[in-house]
Amino acid sequence: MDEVSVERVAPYAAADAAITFRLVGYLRPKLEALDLMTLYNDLEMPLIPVISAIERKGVVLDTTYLRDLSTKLNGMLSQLEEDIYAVSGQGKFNINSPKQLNDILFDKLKLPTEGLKKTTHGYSTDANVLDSLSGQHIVVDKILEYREVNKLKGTYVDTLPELINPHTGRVHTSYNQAGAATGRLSSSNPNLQNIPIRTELGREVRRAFVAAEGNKLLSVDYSQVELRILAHISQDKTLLEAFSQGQDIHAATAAAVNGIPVEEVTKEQRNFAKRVNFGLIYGMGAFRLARDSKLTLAEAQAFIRTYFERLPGVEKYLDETKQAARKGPIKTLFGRQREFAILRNASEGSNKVAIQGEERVAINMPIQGTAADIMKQAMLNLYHELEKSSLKGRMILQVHDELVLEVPEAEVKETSAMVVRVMEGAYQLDAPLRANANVGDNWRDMSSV
DNA sequence: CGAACTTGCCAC
DNA sequence: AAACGTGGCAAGTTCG
Ligand SMILES: Nc1nc2c(ncn2[C@H]2C[C@H](O)[C@@H](COP(=O)(O)OP(=O)(O)OP(=O)(O)O)O2)c(=O)[nH]1
Ligand SMILES: [Mn+2]
Ligand SMILES: [Mn+2]
Repeated sequence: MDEVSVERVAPYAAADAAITFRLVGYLRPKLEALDLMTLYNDLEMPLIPVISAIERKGVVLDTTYLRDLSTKLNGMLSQLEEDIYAVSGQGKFNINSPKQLNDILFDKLKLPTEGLKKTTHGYSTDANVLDSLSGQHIVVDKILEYREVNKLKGTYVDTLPELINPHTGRVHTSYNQAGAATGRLSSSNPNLQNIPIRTELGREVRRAFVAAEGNKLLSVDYSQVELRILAHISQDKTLLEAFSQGQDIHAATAAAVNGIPVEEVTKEQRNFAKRVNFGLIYGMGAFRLARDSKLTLAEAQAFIRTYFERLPGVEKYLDETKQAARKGPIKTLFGRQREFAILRNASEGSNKVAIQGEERVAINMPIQGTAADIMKQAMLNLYHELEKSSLKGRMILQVHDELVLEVPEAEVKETSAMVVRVMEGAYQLDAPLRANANVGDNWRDMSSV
């Protein structure tokens, strides 16, 4: 675009606007009919300049650090490749090719394929399958490690520095405000909503996101956000009571899964318990739970039974939502809505798999969507509070229920208090919103404010 | 040859 | 192949 003269671009740009404008006559009556004008006028429209400001501000990367990290990963990859070829004893092959990997693992090395997950062509070699084959052959663990390192290097370490804008010296993501079906934002070019955090090596990538000179990164993240929204919407007595007592449900689930006291739950265990909590709520089965955890199938079945026995209000809400989705659109607390065509048209002969699949989509939408609504409201409120104050800190990233700001060192305390207050006050829930603030020189090494 | 699809995996 | 959901990206393979 910047290679074409203004004279030639002008008519194109004008047509862009003029033709889009014609959509108003078609779309506005629809918004009015669906009662969406308030959401549109008071939230989505005013949020546009907020998102635009975040994109234009961008974030600083420690490129020196990333270069060193790349070198380190290169060394690891060379060693892993060498090891993989040696122990598989079949000479060189492309480890990244599922086809060739299938051939090596299941044909040449004769690893057991009984009950193994299949893909369109051969047997799956995803991390879960390889985990189950770990111990059968030493190459399996090597491949898993190779996958992790190769992913980090290819997707983040070598790619992010290329996307630094030479004019600003910062990386500028692009947020899609109207892409996700639930109302969430998404991020691309690069996606800054999926920066690694789970593994030690992955956190090395996060370390490369730094504050500009004289500043700190301030990260504020909602506590157990979708669980609180679920408690509010379902009015489940147990869940509401738990939150009123300040309980940590993720930690409690971690304790139950591992059969340990809540005080002994590690970060990793709590993190895994998140997936259990949201997985079960949104329809995970015993097979998957058993496979992902260390539980047997019978234990997983019992766990799920007990889980919902303790949360009868949640179970009732989930059932009611599945039924409601057959009669009309499902809505978030802000009125955002989504239709479920398969459920609307469900009849005797309908595809059961498709119906159950869409039921899971339907029960997720109002919860995830409400979380997205709330975060959008918080971003809008915070933007204006920051503007009208004399504080210089500004938002630089949104990661669904987390805001990252770049803040002058001297203003961290005051800004943090403001962000927490605005985020917690964005919407009144019966399980009140809570947000945790952390600060640091980079996005990895942070401590509680 | 590039587009479209597949497989796998990172985050919330 | 599984009864968590929402995304985006890289590499390989197949399609046209
Ligand atoms: N369905 C589903 N939703 C998830 C998953 N992971 C995260 N989410 C959604 C629900 C969470 O409330 C929300 C924000 O993710 P967080 O990692 O911040 O977790 P959460 O806020 O629940 O706990 P926290 O107190 O921040 O550690 O994103 C998942 O594995 N499955
Ligand atoms: Mn959170
Ligand atoms: Mn979060």
